[in-house]
Amino acid sequence: MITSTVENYLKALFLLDQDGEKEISTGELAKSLTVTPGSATSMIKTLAEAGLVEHRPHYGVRLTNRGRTLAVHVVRRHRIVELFLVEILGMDWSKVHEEAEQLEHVVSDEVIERMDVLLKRPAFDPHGDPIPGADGTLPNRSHCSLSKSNVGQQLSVARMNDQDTDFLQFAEKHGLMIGAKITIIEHNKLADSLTIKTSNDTVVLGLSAAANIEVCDA
Amino acid sequence: MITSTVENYLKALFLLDQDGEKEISTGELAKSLTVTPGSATSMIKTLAEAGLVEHRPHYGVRLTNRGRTLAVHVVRRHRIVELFLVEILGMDWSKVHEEAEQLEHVVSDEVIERMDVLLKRPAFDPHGDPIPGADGTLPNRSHCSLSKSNVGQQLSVARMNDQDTDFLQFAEKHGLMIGAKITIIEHNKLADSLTIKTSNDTVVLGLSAAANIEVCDA
DNA sequence: TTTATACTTTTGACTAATCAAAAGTAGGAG
DNA sequence: CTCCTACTTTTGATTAGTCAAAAGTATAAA
Repeated sequence: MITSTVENYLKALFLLDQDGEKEISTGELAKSLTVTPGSATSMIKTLAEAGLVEHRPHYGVRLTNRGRTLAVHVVRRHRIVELFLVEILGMDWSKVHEEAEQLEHVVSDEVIERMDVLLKRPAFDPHGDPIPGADGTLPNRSHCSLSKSNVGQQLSVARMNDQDTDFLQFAEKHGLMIGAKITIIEHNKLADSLTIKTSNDTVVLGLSAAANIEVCDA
Repeated sequence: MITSTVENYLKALFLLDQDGEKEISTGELAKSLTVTPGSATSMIKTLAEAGLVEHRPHYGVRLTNRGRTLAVHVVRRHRIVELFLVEILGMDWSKVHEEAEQLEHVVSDEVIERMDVLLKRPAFDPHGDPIPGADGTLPNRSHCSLSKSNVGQQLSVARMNDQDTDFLQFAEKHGLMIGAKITIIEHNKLADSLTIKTSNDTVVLGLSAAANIEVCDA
């Protein structure tokens, strides 16, 4: 039985390694789900028995094709729901993540399909994350991290890697929304900070915050 | 903790006795939830400990005010979601019940409020059931059962008491939608049947099916 | 008053998911 | 080669919900 707990484990594994190249450690998985390592181990065993992951004890775990397919569909549901909540219900982009976290486990394929049509088959969610197709394909855009961009570059905000409500509200307040045009004014290596000019503001970000913002050439 | 199981028990109790006048027996509750009587008994004990129902062993169970308030809110979520699925996503009224059955446990108050606004604060769901207000008030319309109406009366379909997909599809096919104008042609007491004229058809219904359709004067 | 019947409650067992804490393992430092 | 550290796995307990079947109770009929 694919319970919502199972879906959450699969989704976490997928998001920790989108390309399915590396093995994820039990601890990493446990931390991302905020459960104890012991809980993760026992669920990993269950998933392995169900053929959804491959487990090399003491080394790590990796999604099988079946597991990956299921995970991608959960992510698709999540992102379509998020965009729907923003576009159709007018909710704040900083709050829809939590809501979608619940809804992703219960909305039927028919509802997702109708939302998808209503939204005109969108490619990206409100945070700039790509929405997988019903067939499991992932559109990919080549982004680069704001923390690795150069001073003077004209950039466009493409994606937020941190879904935290407070972070997103902070970003929005300073004009850092998806699609916003920005310029890097200064990179202070000593202060570990980046000074950025947005349309309505000038912000100073630490590099770790900047690492969560992806940009592309404007 | 108010789990979705708890919500389902409370909702079932509410729907079995909207006015809160009578006690519901364990068996009746168990049947409406398709669980064994033993399961119902043990959940009733849990609910009683939580102050959500009053239980007189061997006689029956009744919602407390707190239990009733919670139940009404679940019903509100259910009905708003149903109407939303029909009106905004264009789903078939015969299928939205199942979907809402899942969603009612996870949609937040904010989402419900936004749906409610988008739907212009509707009073009735797609099956003609009244939608409780956010304050717990229930609009009530005086209907009467089709099975108790008289030959020759000009009637209007007001509400379906059976949410079964097949039944609703059957009803729709013969022009028995909410608001449809109908006339009773014949009541055959021997055959236990009612012959009804709708705008596009003439249907013969057994009295038990007719009992699930509520009507009001046209 | 006794008995039959229909219902309710109790009991014991099971599944899914969790945690805390004990036991075990991999791999590097001495 | 031994030991330390950091991690993973195992073990045992807990909670929520369920069922099947045994035991108990209310009520009406004989």
